[in-house]
Amino acid sequence: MAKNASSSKPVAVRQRGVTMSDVAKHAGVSRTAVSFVLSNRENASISEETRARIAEAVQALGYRPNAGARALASQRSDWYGIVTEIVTAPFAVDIIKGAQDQAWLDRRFLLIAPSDQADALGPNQGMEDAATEKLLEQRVEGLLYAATYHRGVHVPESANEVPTVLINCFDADGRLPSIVPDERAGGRVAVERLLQAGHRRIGVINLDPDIPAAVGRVAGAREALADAGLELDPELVVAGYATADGGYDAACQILDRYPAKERPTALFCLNDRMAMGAYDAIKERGLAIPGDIAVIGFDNQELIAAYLRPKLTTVALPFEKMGALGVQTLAALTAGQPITADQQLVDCPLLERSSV
Amino acid sequence: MAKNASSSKPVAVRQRGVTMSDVAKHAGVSRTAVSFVLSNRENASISEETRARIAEAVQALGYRPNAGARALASQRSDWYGIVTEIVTAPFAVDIIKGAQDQAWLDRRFLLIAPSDQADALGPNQGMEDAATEKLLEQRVEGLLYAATYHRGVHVPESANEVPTVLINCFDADGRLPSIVPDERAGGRVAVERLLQAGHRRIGVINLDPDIPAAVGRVAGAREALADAGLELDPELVVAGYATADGGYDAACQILDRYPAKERPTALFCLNDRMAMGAYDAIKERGLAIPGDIAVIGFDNQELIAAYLRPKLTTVALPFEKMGALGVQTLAALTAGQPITADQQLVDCPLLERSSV
DNA sequence: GCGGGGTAGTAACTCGCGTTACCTTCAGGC
DNA sequence: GCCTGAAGGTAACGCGAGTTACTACCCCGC
Repeated sequence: MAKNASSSKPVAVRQRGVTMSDVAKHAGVSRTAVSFVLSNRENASISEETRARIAEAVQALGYRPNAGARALASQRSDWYGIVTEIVTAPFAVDIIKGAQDQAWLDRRFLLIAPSDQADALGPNQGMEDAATEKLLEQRVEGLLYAATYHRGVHVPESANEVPTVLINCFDADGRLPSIVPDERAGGRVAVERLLQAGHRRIGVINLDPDIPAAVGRVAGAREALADAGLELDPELVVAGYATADGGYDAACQILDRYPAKERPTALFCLNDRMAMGAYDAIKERGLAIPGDIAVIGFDNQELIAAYLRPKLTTVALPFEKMGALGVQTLAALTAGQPITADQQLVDCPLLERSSV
Repeated sequence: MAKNASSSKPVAVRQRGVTMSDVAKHAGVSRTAVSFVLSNRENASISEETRARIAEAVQALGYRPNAGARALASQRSDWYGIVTEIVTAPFAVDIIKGAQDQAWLDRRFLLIAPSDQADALGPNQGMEDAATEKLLEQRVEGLLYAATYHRGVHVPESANEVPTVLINCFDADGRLPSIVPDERAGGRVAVERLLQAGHRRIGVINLDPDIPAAVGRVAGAREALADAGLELDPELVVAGYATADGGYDAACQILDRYPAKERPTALFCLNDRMAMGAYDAIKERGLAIPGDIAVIGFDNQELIAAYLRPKLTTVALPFEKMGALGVQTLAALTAGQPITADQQLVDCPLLERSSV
């Protein structure tokens, strides 16, 4: 509207809008020359002197390229999109951080589109579809889908139009490359640590046994025990809600079931929140951590693990690395490289603190 | 490159790229007509029948507008940018959530640019400047700066080119509108709650006394006491590191300094992490919460406050609302409305749980 | 039968930039 | 004296839309 103000005041010409043409005029060359210099085309023949003049003009005028126009003309956008419920439920926010950092390194922009967790990545995906659509309107060159917790998801149809990578979740139909934590190895490393500390009788505070995290972690625990010639006593595996209260209840059950001599000397809690509750149960009974009962967690939720007293030894979910890997994988895909693996497992490192 | 494949295979015409012209052709009208219909111009005269034909063509072809082209032509982008260290240090991630949600409601896109906390919003702002510059290249119509904790900041020069709003921080030079929590009212409400529960002798576990959060919250506490005819006993105010350990140490000092009779019956912890440590100190001494000692926190870090046992009564930092308000303020500014207030204070509501 | 005024729609220009094709100048070789 | 080739550029088109100015048609009243 109102290019030359027929309205009232003769406002300053136009605050924004130093274009390449302006730079060209200032430098006394053609716009094409400016374009060549700015996009650093080696094969174009522009004398050093002209280059310098142009650079000086850019400086003088405070020229700033218009990313949209550039994308339009060059038919590429330098943007990836990520649609995620993490913004809503920030448990796994480090995925975004990892992805952002990697994108930034690659000189790319990450458009973050939120999705409600309510219907997120599930069968009825109102917001999902809208978000995906919006991102495609921005002409993103690739899509990431990230979930707060490891699970199977359904991705909107339109995601098929550009390369797509799943982070911390996997495609129920198995079509899309995905990046997930190596839960099994994580469970193994946790129990190995307890075994190494001399514990033979180990209680497990389990999540909902059906979710991928639980399946993997328990399987890993079983493997570690088997390697030591031990078996996982089903009686010592107690499931509970994935909260501090759930952990408290489960820990009480395990601790109170046996006389002191037969009581497990260590608890493997499948997440840190439950470990937080287990701490309470243990302390209430006058037992010391790790003296009487060692505790090991999972997830490495800093706010809990680093602040519990004693600090909680736990297995970290490699969120940040997963985010970065997601962007890298996407970069490979958009560059036309074939997918190396359908599902990439990322290591869950053990973080030693003071509870074992 | 390679528009019509001189390379090898005659690939499908072009996966992406149904344009308005295609739609127009399919509907048997001019591109202009399509544009008019899609942008819903009421004054344009297009018959209902033609409108329907166009809508049908859009459907049939799966047309998706090109946001970049639209922005270029219309000279407006529908984008706001937010540069923030929150991605790096996700303490205040709800600011992003609030801003995202509000932006989404307003049909706008929020470009999130990360900034290292190391030099974030401080005097030497490498990443800051780069992020701001990148956002301006995208032609964002407004900028938000968000900090993880309430403090004064310096904003890059170039931010002056578009409307700018600060969230959870304020401009050291006082030029930019900002949105910050009402720390003072928060401190007041916390102590009022303790007074109402009958406590007269209240210990305060303080942060670094110089930061805005501490100044405000303590001032508010003092006010509440004054209203009740009491004074804040300087001996009962102990500062510590803003961690669980810091809270533990401070709580020990306060609790051990007096014989049981003179001991404070309530602790106001200026953040939840310190409250977490205070819990330990109290429990260690065989005291009950809230029976012997009531505890009230600040910040409402869900992961702590909702999972401590007993659950922590605390004052919430209204991050989400601040984010939303930031976007709203920006919307007002970009719409040309004058700024109503330099600094908007947002209420910190009391969250009753079980520790008082 | 002619002007006026609405209705329905289109041609053409623009936004800022990438890119291809072409043009000029000058030096060197035969 | 003519041709060739490189250096140093420029004109012009296209990307996908928004927007303005203008045309063509029809109905109505006088």
